[in-house]
Amino acid sequence: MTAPETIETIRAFNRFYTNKIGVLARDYLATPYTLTEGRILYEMGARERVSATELNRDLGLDPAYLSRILKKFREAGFIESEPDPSDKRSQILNITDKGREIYETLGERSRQQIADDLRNVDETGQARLIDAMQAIRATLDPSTATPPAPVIMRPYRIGDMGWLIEAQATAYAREYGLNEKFEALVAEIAGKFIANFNPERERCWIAERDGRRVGSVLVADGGGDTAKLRLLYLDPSVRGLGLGRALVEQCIKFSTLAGYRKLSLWTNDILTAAIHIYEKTGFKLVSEERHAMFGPECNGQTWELDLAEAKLSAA
Amino acid sequence: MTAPETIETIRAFNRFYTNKIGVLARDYLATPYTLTEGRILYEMGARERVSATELNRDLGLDPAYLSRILKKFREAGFIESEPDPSDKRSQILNITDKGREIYETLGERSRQQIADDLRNVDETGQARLIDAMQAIRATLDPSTATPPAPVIMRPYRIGDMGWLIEAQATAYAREYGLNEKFEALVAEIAGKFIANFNPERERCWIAERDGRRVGSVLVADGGGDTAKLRLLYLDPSVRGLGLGRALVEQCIKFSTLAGYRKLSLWTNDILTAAIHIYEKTGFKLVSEERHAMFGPECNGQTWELDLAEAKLSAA
DNA sequence: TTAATTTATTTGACGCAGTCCAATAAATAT
DNA sequence: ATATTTATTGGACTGCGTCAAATAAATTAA
Repeated sequence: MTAPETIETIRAFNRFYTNKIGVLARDYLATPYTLTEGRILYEMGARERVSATELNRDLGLDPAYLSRILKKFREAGFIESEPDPSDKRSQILNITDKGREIYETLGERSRQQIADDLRNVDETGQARLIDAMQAIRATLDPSTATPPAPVIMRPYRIGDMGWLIEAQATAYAREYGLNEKFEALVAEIAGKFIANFNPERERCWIAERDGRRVGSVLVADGGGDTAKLRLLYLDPSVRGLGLGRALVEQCIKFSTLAGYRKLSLWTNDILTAAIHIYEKTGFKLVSEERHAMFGPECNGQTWELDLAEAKLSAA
Repeated sequence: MTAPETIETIRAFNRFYTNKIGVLARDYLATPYTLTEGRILYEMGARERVSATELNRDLGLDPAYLSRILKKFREAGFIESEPDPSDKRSQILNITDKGREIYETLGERSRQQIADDLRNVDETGQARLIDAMQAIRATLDPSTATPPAPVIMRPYRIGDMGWLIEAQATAYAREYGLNEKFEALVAEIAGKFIANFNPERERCWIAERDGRRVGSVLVADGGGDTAKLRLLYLDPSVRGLGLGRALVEQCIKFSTLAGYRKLSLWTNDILTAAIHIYEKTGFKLVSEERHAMFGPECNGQTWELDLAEAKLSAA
């Protein structure tokens, strides 16, 4: 079921963009071509060796119409066609140098026009815009959207802690019903970590995809020869990709190199996915206590990893 | 100057939505009307008493073309027109009951179609979608976007602190070059506040517009008869609307009712806008000390307000 | 293998959406 | 009072895009 306001917002947006494309189509980029013709030329310039059928499927045109346009292009010398050797009904289209010239011109004007449109949009506005456009495409048609970018790991930047706190608090509230005391705890841990940060002995990683933060973990000095793994979090969108394990292994590696002998962490039994990762990476449960600090009753657990042992088994 | 990738992303989105509107236009909603005719009927149903000129300006159509369509609608009995008494060249258009019926049908089908499109989009996806659509409209054409919704103030909800920390840390890093120690401080304050929250004596307000958080302030128990105002923050988009003052006044009112005799706060001289608000609402600077806790040197300032006095002057 | 069906493309025929120009009439400026 | 601008309309026409039918190759069924 979809909320009526959602639908009305979408209708309004459709009207808005219909207008936008309408003015775009009118005397298309000051060339003698139609918007449709432009699209076809674009597709042929962007890919190589398209077949007419493919083109048709992707653009959803009438085959007769497409055929006519292709004929026109062929006569104008923009494209060449040769029958597909594997299926002689079909033909492979190729753009000629002359056609590519037009393609470039069209592209240039299109870019120019967009740059004009953006003249009054500041940098954050532009960022918001492309973000929003990506979001719409990804939501409405996951297949055409840009393929999932690789996840990268980078060090802390300002704002990351706030993100982490919000993401973790809302996710665990939604998923496990944890209350605001959990957000408070995360905030305090994150705050203390940054306030007392020791770059030699501590580290924070933020996993990012497409400029969007999707995961985190940090290693804090636990005193003595013990490091503490804290605030491991994965956005729902990247769960099940092995990213959690990669983050934890990152922590193990760093802790070992930093000279710690033990890596310890505190978690709760309800977070089964995380616990699974800890088990897999060699952590052992050392103690457990029942509590209801965050609303629902659960077992707080302390897990530890002997880094010397881990090093051996990894070798 | 606009980044090339930005432009390419926008071009890709335009192609994407051109397709979308293309399939929308094809046999428009299974009615004998064109998409353009549908738009015109929509505009006449949505507003009352439009003039043809207005319609024309808003939809960007050829006047002759519009005239023809209106004639058709008039003959079909969908609309009536009377000359505008104030300008007899112009005519005022009004939709008839019969026309409204068609209008409703079209709306119904349009809604139905969108609901179908959304069948495979989950709730967060839908939220992301409408957010993105609003963002695009607001960015590309601030005037047509929904008028700025009223700002509402509501109590704390889970995730608010994380938001506040990120927003404040990134904004002040950008604007004043404050470093990560500032984010750490904000996180610790926010964390402690929630951890020790006393609903009788403490309060947190989040200012929200259109479901988007745009401001915050909180009152914490400072011990004895002193309340502390903390973490006043306004998103750049709502600065200069008097919202900051409203938030501070909210705090003063609450502190007074809660029985405090003094409201105190700590801030920094570089935050001139905030300081201006404190002055206006009656706070007095009581002490000042130079520090570089957050990178750049500045003056930390303690301001205080005598609540008894404030009450008198307000009365 | 042949016959029947499906698929890729093309052509003929054509409607009608949308454009351009000029005309009319009222309003506004000079 | 005259000239210019603005709102609307009709005539005339272009060509976008559609529908149906034809052709030829590929695929499936018999």
